[in-house]
Order: sequence, then structure tokens, then C-alpha cells
Amino acid sequence: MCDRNKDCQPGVCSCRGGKIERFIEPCLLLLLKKNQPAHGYELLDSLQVFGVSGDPGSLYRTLRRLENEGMVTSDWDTSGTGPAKRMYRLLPAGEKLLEHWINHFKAVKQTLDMYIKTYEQVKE
Amino acid sequence: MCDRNKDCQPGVCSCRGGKIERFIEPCLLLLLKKNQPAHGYELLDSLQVFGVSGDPGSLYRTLRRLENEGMVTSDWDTSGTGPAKRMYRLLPAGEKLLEHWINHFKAVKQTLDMYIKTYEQVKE
DNA sequence: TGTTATTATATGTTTAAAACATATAAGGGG
DNA sequence: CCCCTTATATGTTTTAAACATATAATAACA
Repeated sequence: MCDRNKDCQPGVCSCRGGKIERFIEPCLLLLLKKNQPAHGYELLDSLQVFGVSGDPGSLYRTLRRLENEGMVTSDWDTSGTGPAKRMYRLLPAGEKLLEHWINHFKAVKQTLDMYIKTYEQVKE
Repeated sequence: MCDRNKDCQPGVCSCRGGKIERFIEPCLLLLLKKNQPAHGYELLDSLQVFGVSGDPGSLYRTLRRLENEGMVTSDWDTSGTGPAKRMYRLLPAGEKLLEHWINHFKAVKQTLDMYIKTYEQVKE
């Protein structure tokens, strides 16, 4: 989102303005709510639905933080082929945090509505 | 916006998640579109309407950046009482950037709608 | 007159999320 | 054996936001 980079397109442009901070967090919480347990690598794909970049660094660090904060738990799944998977599931605190984000997003939507309405009134 | 700080309330909580990055920029552009020319100190008050924090550091640095990028111009107003005011007005590139933000926000709203709808479907 | 408050702009410093880059390891396929 | 895919992890750089402080003009008031 910018007018400084001629290649700027929503979801394509690399400039940082306009993104919702920490958006990866509520996306992970919601994806877990939808489908538990899940491991990081599969969540990485699912995140694309919400337009979140597929950066494993951000993903794994966020999952770690959420676990340290008591929002999710994980245990290793060594069954199956390939490397072991850390399977995550939501904890009650994580469910509450998800609700918190929902309320926050409803407020953000209202602010954006007001912003857009103001623009419509002002543009000649 | 968090569940880690017990005093968390929208617009009150100091934690950073959930905010729109660089939101101060489109707010300044829109406020100038509404009322030109305007100086920093008065824009600082007007920003509150959009829930943007009244930090003069962020404000003046953003105005400077927008000026360097050719989005706004300023000139000093030494008339009147008190210290001189730098009066800002929008340039054509700034008008275009404002439109750009509007389109971006419409896209953000759609993403949030999808997020909320998904939650409503999933919550038991 | 000196002191303090208000208006106004500016810059220095710290913090933390995001972006970017790279490392490690298990197992499958040719 | 070498390479590809799956999977997790960590190191480094960039940058917006938050926090803090500096400067200056004038008004207000004792």
C-alpha cells in the first residue's frame, strides 16, 4: 500500500503501511479454532487466505510467544513420515484472546467506515 | 488491544497489536483535504477523531516525510501571536495517495469482514 | 520585572514487529 | 549419493511507534 512504488498493489506491494499490526496472531488463533490440532507448516499455507505473508520466521516465533503466554499448547507428533511436527491447540486463554481480537476488529471497521464516509463527504 | 494487560480498552491500552500501520499518514491527508491550510499543532487535536495518539514526535516527523516525498507543501505563517506556524497544504501527489489509502481501507474492511464471518461460523 | 503557562515545532532514544536471510534435520525419489 | 520436500528454528536488519526532551515566542499574572 503506497504511491511511492509503482508496482504497488494490495497484497503485492512490499511497502509496509496500512497493515494491521500483529495480524498474524489472530489469524493463527482463528485457524486453530477452525481446525485443531495443527502444526506450523500447515498454518503457513492457511494464513494466505487472510493475506498474511508466508514468512516462517514470523510464524514460528509467534507460535512460540503464544505458547509462552499460555494461549496455546503444543506437543510433538513423531508419527508419520518426514520431520517431527509440533502440533498446536488453543487453550482457554487463547479463546478469550480470539474474542478480544474480534471485538477489536469490529471497532477498527467502524473507524474505517467513518474515515471513508468523511472522505466521500469531502471529495468534490 | 490485548488480553495481557488488564487495563486494556480500545484506545486506552498501550499495547501495540491491532493498529493500522502508518495510520497517521492517511488521517493527516484527509484532514488537510477537509481543511486547508492547516498547521501541525491543530492537526494534532483533529487526529483524536480517528483515535490516533497525540504524539507530536510522530506528527511532525510524518509531515516532514510527506513534504520530502512531495505529498504536501508548507510555508511559515508568522502573522498572529505566538510562535510561527508551518502551514501545510495538499499537493496533487498527496491527493492521489489519499485515494490510494481509501482503496486500501476498502480492501482491509473486506478482509476483516471475512475474518469475522469465519469466526461466527466456527464458534460453537 | 521575573516567573510560569500556552502554543508550536523539532529532535534524540528505545522498543518491538516485520522483513529478510540462513541453518538444521528427517525422509523420499531418482 | 545427491537433491527435493517437509518442518522447525534462529540470526540480522529495518522501521514505525512510543517515549522523552529541547527550543522558542508570546501571553498572563503576581
